Amino acid sequence: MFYVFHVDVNSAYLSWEAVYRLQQGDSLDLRTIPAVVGGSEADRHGIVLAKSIPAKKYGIHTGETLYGARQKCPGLVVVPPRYELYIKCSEAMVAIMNQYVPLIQRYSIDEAFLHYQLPPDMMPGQGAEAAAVAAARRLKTQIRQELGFTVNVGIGPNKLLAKMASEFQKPDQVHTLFRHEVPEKMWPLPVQELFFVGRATARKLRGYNIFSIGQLAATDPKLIHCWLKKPGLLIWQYANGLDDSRVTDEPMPVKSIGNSNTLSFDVTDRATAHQILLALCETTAMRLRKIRRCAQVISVTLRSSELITYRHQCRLTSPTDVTSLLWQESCRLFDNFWRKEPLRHMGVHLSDLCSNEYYQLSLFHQHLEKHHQLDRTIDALRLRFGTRAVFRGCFSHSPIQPLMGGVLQDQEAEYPMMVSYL
DNA sequence: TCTGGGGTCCTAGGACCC
DNA sequence: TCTGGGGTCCTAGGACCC
Repeated sequence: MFYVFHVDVNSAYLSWEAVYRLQQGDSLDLRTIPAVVGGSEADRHGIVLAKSIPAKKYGIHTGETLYGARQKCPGLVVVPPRYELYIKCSEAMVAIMNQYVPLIQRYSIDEAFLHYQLPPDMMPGQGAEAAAVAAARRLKTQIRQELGFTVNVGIGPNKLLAKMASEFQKPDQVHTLFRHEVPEKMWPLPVQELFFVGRATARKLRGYNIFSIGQLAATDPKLIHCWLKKPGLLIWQYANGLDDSRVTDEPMPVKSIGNSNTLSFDVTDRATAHQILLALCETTAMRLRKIRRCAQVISVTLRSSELITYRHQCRLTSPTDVTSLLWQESCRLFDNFWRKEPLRHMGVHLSDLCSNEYYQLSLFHQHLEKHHQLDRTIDALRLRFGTRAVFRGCFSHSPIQPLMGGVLQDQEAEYPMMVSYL
């Protein structure tokens, strides 16, 4: 007999930033004023990454532009993100959770599922529920006292209901959503608050006169399937509180990796675009080699200054992890489909990954051997001396960063996604 | 100086094969 | 010479999550 806990850090980036600043001697607590963590507007990354509860009261939401957020709240305080700090905060929280349960599934940097096993002599019922709530309260309090930030803990019989419960009133709360509480606590909620019901699905459901989670739960699943195909069945199950996915700490196999970047200036010429593709291929291929995979499909994504996004992909003649080969392919794709308009964003993604073992053993690719050697050597140098230790000559007198996208670090956190489609 | 970056999964439609 | 049908592979696009 077990329950699932879902732990969710309240306003994660903003809370962590606030705690850090207080520790550094700042007297102002960002959580108590309208404040957001936001990207750099000069670099055209100006969106809200996290908001304080007072900022939320102005109608500011995550993902909107800082420009828009300031319109809603002229005195808004904006602070830049500090990802290394957030990773440390996340690690510290998981260390505390480990004192409570042995099985933890990290779902994102600020969310985790815990498998809470009841003592073998305890039968399901009010005693068991009370025991779970008491444990969750202790966990929540310990995190607050030792780390200085607050979390919500949702308790349920499965991951879905635990996650829904953690979304109830915030901050610093423990909520339950046991099966017998579903009609009272979950069914009256608007349908878009159900996990996996986004804006598009909510709009469609409203078109069918379904406004609440309870209405969705009471609809014939055949009908939902007809309207929304496979995801429809999933959300119908969720609406009924059904989810049999397990809490697991086994990492999910990586299906694809990629890096993309909104550029600080619009790109209008082919040579610059090719150089940016190289900077993106460098990081993406480095990550690919780190997980010992080769890619069989490569795709290039472009976003125009008018914010039109399009993507083209192709299958490689043979799997590879060689930076220069991936770059070559990305340039070929780019030349074939770029519509010649100014570009504000470019990306390179690799998918259909396979093991690199055969490839490494292959002696047929002797002419590739020097590429392998080169990549391996560069990877090792960057690991030892930092990612900026080695870069290609073409970047030396260029405004373009030689490596674009996520920087590899030893402690780089990888968070497996929830198994959404069962 | 107004719109990020990392993913997963599903579906439709075309090409191609038998 | 009046155009079935199943299956696979591939690509583009969309939806969702944090």
